[in-house]
Amino acid sequence: MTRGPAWYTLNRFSRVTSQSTATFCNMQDQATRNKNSNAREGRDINLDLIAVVAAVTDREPCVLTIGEQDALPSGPFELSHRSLQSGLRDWVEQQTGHPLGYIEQLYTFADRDRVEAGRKQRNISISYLALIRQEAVAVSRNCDWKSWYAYFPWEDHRSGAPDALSILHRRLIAWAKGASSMAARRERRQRAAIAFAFDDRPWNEDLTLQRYELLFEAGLIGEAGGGASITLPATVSGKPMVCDHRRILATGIARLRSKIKYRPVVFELTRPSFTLLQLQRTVEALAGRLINKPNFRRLVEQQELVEETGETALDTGGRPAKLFRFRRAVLDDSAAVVGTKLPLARA
Amino acid sequence: MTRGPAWYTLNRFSRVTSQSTATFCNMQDQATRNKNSNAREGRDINLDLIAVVAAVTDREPCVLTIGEQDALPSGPFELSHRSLQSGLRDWVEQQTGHPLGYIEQLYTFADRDRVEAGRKQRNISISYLALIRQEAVAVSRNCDWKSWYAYFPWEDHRSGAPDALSILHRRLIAWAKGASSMAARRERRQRAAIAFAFDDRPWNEDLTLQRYELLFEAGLIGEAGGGASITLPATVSGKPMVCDHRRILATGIARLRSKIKYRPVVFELTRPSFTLLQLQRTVEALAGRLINKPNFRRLVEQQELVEETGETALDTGGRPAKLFRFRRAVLDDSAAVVGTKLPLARA
DNA sequence: TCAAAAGTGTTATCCTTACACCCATGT
DNA sequence: ACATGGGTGTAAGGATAACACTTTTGA
Repeated sequence: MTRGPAWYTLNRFSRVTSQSTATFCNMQDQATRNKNSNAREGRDINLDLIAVVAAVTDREPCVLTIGEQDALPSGPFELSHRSLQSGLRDWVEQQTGHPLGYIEQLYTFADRDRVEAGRKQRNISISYLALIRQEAVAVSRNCDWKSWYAYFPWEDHRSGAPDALSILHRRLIAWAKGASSMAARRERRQRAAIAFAFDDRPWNEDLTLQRYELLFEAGLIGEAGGGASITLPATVSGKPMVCDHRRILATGIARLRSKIKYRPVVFELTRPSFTLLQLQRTVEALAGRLINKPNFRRLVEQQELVEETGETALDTGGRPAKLFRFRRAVLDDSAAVVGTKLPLARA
Repeated sequence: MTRGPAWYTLNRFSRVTSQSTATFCNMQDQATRNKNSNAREGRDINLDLIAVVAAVTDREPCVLTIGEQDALPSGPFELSHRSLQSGLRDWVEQQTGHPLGYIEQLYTFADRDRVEAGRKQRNISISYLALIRQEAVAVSRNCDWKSWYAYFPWEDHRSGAPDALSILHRRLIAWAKGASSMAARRERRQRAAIAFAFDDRPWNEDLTLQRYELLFEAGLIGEAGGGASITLPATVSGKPMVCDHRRILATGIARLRSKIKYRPVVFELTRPSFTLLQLQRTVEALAGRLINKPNFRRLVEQQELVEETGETALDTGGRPAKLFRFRRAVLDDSAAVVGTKLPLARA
């Protein structure tokens, strides 16, 4: 992070103020030509595309990273790109060899001002969430699949509350106590209590981003330039990523965790045919929580999300299981549209 | 639209391919200086900020428009802006005199390539949804508040299904029949049936964007350059807006309609104190649907969203009503966090 | 036979929905 | 008196949560 830029950082400007040593050399190919010419012509707003590419393999939720350090695939938006999405597809495929399937936009943000070669620079990043099917997951050049929970150890509750959580708990309490005013102390304490389920509150897996931001604010996050005041082992505070990539990953995880509850996106991650337990394990991996088997099955079947293929899986380690496939019809179906939540008058 | 640019279009590049006559003259002030210099230096990606500013006045949901034609407030992102959001605030306040309260990002999109003065141009727009309290609504220079339903007459179901809907229904059926293949006909018919509630399906107010896109695809939308094949009166197909602003407005409406169901954002639109019926009318205006009074009250009170002020309103036209205020505490409260929807194992 | 996973029911509880009804004020 | 809106109660139905139990395979 503080060393010279690795190969992948050549394609993008860094987003953290402290790292201003980025240089331009040895660019890869056609796609980067415009970038260089833009820089020469004095363009002062850079537009980056950046992807959280998720998959679930062997019951573990993974994210696609590139380079030796931990970075998300990204690259500048070029005039040669037909659209933002196709630009993103180009970059990810070029950097990792993985063609993307499902894509959705996450968020667009600008970093703080930065001076680059005596000129004010502004970096805008448009982030996306992409999903890749299990069978398409492969390790290719320069890229790697890493478990989400290497970066967020406190997020995996499938085997009960993780050890990291109790340590962070103590640190957060101390941080809350350290606020200057009484009101600020209460407010910190309150926020931490909700996000991290203090005092027998229920754990809410959707609050991944809030938790990351709280930890960052509390100086418990080890990103270079993040101003962490306390150094914790990576098994507690998680592996850092380049720039603010871990924040973007947290955004993607939060989005996916909440989305699986009202849209059938899980099926963008599964094989074409699967057992109900495999499906359940996939959801559990994403949510970081265990699910009640009978109720899960009822939920899936009553919503008519799946249909039997007629075949059975024998390698289950127990009784053979029926195989199912996703009923693609639900995508065009009113079933995909969820309930209203408003107490409407006379239906 | 096809005439020369109005005063407000000077601040931004047009997004529609057919309109390539934008010129630069008579710029307003400091904020536009950078823009000009950028253009001179050959910058080829333009970054615009654009706002859907919503309010509810007198039971009618409104959007803030500027200029003689129907346009949303917008302007280029500048190096002088501290952040994307503050840039947006600057533009809206400058163009309309309204300071913004609640803001959330909607979507970022790029239009198709366009040639501007012999150079390829790309416009990126970052759109936001902003909410303004009822008491802060005022008409100031160059701007106007217009009802949502002037642009989307088919979206207001408070007095039953609007007349526009049955006309559009017939047109959509005809459009579906006009597809080349059997499969395409079925698919069109299916999409229209869900979005527009054919065949006794339930109306879903959240599908505002899908409906607009369907109508656009079917050539029933009268935007200049939109390639509308059929001309319908504005009371049926709604008032057109400049460029793709109506699409952005549809995005904002859809977001707000779905958001009121899981976050207490309505209170960003109400006066500090209100009766429960006033609150209900506000929600009804946004949703375009009538709500059951007793059930609505129960919902609001059991979620502890409000507390009594102790005062009563006498100008209700009937029995005096208790006044309530929003319990700001719920924002920091676990109550603001909604249920899980996953059938978790052993709580 | 046992472990492991596949499946099926059953119950209690909560939430939503749909109504019916009474109360207080101005005209 | 009655119109208008304020405000309360209740009963039916559906979804959810919790848990108990049977079935089928491989080792």
